[in-house]
Amino acid sequence: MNFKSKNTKKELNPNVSVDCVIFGFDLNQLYILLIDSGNTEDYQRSRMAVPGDLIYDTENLDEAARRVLKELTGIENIYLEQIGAFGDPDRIGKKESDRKWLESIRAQPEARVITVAYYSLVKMPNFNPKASSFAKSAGWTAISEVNELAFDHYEILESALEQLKQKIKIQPIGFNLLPEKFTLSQLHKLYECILGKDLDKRNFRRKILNLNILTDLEEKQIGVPHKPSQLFKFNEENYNKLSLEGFDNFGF
Amino acid sequence: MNFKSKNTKKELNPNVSVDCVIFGFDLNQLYILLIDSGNTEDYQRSRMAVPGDLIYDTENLDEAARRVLKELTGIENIYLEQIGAFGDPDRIGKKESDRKWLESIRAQPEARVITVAYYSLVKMPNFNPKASSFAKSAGWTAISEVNELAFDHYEILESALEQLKQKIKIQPIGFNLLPEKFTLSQLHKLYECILGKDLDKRNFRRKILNLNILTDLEEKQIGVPHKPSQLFKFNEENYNKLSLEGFDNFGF
DNA sequence: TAGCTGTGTGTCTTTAGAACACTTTCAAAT
DNA sequence: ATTTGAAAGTGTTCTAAAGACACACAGCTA
Repeated sequence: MNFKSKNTKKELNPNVSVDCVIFGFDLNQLYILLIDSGNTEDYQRSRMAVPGDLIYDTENLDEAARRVLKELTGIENIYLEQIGAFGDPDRIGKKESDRKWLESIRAQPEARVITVAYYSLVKMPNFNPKASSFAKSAGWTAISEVNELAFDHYEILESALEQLKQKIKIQPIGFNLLPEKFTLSQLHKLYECILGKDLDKRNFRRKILNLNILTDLEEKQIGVPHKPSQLFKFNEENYNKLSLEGFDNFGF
Repeated sequence: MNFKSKNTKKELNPNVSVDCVIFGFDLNQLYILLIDSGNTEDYQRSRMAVPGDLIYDTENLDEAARRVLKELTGIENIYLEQIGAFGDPDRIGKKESDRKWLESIRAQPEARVITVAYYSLVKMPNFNPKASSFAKSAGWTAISEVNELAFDHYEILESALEQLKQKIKIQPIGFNLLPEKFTLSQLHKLYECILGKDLDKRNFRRKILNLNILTDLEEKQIGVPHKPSQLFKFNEENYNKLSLEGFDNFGF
């Protein structure tokens, strides 16, 4: 049964899933939250996967993504954005290990599944991921160490990173990855990690400060073995004002 | 039957469709190709829709979109880009007229359908749309005259336009909407239509010419009742070179 | 108290955007 | 033949932002 009339009871749609690329930042590098298919006796990187699930026929796509995030991390109200749909006919059946895993968790492991991919940004230290019902473990992996993933998840990760790169140039969504109080150096480092290149310190600071979306907390780091840094927080009010005016940056 | 093992014969997946926002440009304004549900005795704008179809379980999403485009316009190899997935549980069942139409064309009109939306850019004069098997008529409508569409297609159109706006600032995809030979004024007008605002003529010309992606055909318009304009064509080679280097425009 | 480490700061040069008005060429109308 | 209308084509100045670049400071630790 895979059709529904409206208001039918909760039922998984066997043809559509959501997958969430969850980014975190430890003030040093970017991480992504991966789950393990759990076949531990024969460990392979290729069985690490991005969390996801089939959708219910009563929820919309964003809701489905938020549900997956909540089940896995317990956190709600986090930054979430759709990447797009991935629908190769054999996207989930190419590798033997993928097929085995599906057989263990899906009622119809042979069904063709289109997935709608999302990425989200979370404050890493705020929580520890819980393993979900169909994954033996879940944990943070540094982006730089991700080589291969189950299904087409590596491709999804690449799209997520690409979209994040584009987006962060236009909207200061990076704040979702930082603690409430942060230093300019941390923000600077975050931009460098996401964009994958060095940025001039002075130019970066000037540019960010000119946006007027940071509030100086007039408070310093303590206990650091060097000159303590000024702490800032994100100024939502000014940001919203700025967003309304639009901050287009290119051209015409 | 909506599951498949690989290599099953062609079968429509009742839960996933593609919809294509097809843009055209008549050197004066932007158009979009719409089909009519054909219930002509009670004409309403809200039964105009963007062409689309359920996908076959043997094709990927891009292929499905190209199939729809080909069936409707007979044209292949046109510019196509995914917008994203739209999946409100009742996205296709909100309006009475929508439900009626579905009953007439779908085997399972009550099925929940997620759609993957695309937009494409075509050279309008190159073809006249053919009505598809499930639409009584198909034709170009000026964007400015589109008010309401079937299902959630108006929302899809808005997303398509937004994405086109962003994209055209970064990549000169506008050429897909123009004839092989075109004038700078036509290109200028196209940018104004897409971005929805006036652009300074001299600044626009300078900017475009500096990109070095136009070849001056050393040929003029003939028969126009004013100073004839220089004709240009798109220089694919230089464009590809430029793309490789990347033409990021914002910041960091 | 010396050394290490990351913080914080200003100027100059170069590039690109924005604003702005008049002359030219052709066809059509008189 | 002359006039008229319509769009094409063309440069300069001003302003804003990007890019490149180097040294003194504050706090901790050994």
